[in-house]
Amino acid sequence: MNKSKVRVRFAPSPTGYLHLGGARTALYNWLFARNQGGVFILRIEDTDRSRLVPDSVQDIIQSLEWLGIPPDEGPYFQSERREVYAQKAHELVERGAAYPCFCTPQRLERVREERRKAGLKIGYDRACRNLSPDEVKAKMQGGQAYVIRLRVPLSGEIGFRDFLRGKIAYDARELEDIVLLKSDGWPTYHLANVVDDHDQGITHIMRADEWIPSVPYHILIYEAFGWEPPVFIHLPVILSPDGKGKMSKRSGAFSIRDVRREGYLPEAIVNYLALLGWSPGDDREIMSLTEMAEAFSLQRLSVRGAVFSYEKLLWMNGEYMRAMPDKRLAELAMPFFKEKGYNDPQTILKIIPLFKDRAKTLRELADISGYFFAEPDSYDPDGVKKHFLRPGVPELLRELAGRLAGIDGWNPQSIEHALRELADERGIPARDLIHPARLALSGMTFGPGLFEMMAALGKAKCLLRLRRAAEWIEKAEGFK
RNA sequence: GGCCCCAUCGUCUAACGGUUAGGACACCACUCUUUCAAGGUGGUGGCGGGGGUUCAACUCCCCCUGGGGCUACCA
Repeated sequence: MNKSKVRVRFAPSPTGYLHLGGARTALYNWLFARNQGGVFILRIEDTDRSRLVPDSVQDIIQSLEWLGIPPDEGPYFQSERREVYAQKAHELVERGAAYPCFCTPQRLERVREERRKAGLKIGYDRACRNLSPDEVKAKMQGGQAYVIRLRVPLSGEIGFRDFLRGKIAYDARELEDIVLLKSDGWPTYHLANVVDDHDQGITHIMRADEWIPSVPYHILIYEAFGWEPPVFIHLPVILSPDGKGKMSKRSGAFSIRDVRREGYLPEAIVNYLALLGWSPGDDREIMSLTEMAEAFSLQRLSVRGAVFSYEKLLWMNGEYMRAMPDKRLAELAMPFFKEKGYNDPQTILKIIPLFKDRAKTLRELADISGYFFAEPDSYDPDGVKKHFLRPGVPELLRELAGRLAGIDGWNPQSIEHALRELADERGIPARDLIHPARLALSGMTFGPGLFEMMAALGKAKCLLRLRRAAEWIEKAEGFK
């Protein structure tokens, strides 16, 4: 038996930006291709012209690129193969596996409604299924619009094997004569998808399990053409963190571009997504794409719907940030600093070591380090109460500034020495000096170690801010 | 409603007839410490229910319940 090379595809429709769910599907296909030495194909299923979102194709391609899982082949566009599908649809008619239907949308809607009320399973009454060749010819010559429908057997069982779930079978009486070719000449998903999977030599279809109910139709199409169906692998859907249910556009930042803007790293996203429905079989969690590709196997895919958790993604993102070299982290964080108006690569690089353990996203990194680029515009109110509004604090801060002004060298050690010396002389714990100083310098009650922070901030700014805070306190309400 | 899929800590998962049911996130302690993180140590917490099969069920089968998906000339 000659084993054909694995060819898998990710086949989104360009109706929106790439979602985390879609990204995971793409990722699994990519991992499987890498693992098998196969080919990962991108196919854009753009047959519904009414739902196209202009820049979504671009977004999908860029997002895959950014995640590090670009296609080996494609993108192929279904819109460029319109005639192929039309021709295939008519071939099915000739083979007796499909038929033209002249019913108007209005009629279909009416019939569907009636039949639903009557408790019938199938919405279409198959009115055109048995038109005589003469009737068909007459209607066509009369220029009547028509669709082409699949001629589904009226009884029997249509089953297939899902790689993860085993046999799935449908009673033909539950199935409808679905539309293959629309009256505007464009194919529906069912036709185009099957034709392309065949023409592009797809060996494994790995996609979300919401497609399971459409597989029996596809089986019928494969059979009608005499084609061998590929292996079906239906992935569980990703559930939204809040109300459960399929993850949707609303209810948070769910597109790749959104999480990118939030300051997540592609390595973390891809790693987290991979673990949402797959496990390597051991206790490893932090894994690179290469490691995951090596460990990937279809057998270890899960069939349970997984709830997406931002908490764990956040943790993982923090892991990747901490493990990243400062220089690279600085580069990646640059846009987030720029966005806040801080365009100072030198300073950014300098403060990365102070903050990388404290931020879980690039955005957070920029958010909590603003006082390195601008004077603190306010002091934390709780901090003020706790550390500022106490007798002697202004004087203490001024004295500290004075001492620091005179020290030799400006480094964490020399700063610490001066501060502790002052505390000793006054007979107070160092923290009674440290906390007010931190608040004076950063406006915050938390942050990096004070001495490292001061060293990075620079002498001039430190002295200025200490004195400024002393003044501020004296004028503050509640200070006596 | 009909059809289909799924069911282990709150969440993601390991287990593939015999384990004190393991790991991770989150949470709680303790530790480190100038704060906040990060780190270290420890802990709380789970097999949805009922029937079978078997010497033995988290593991296999059935039913119930619960969750999810599909039900368009959308994908």
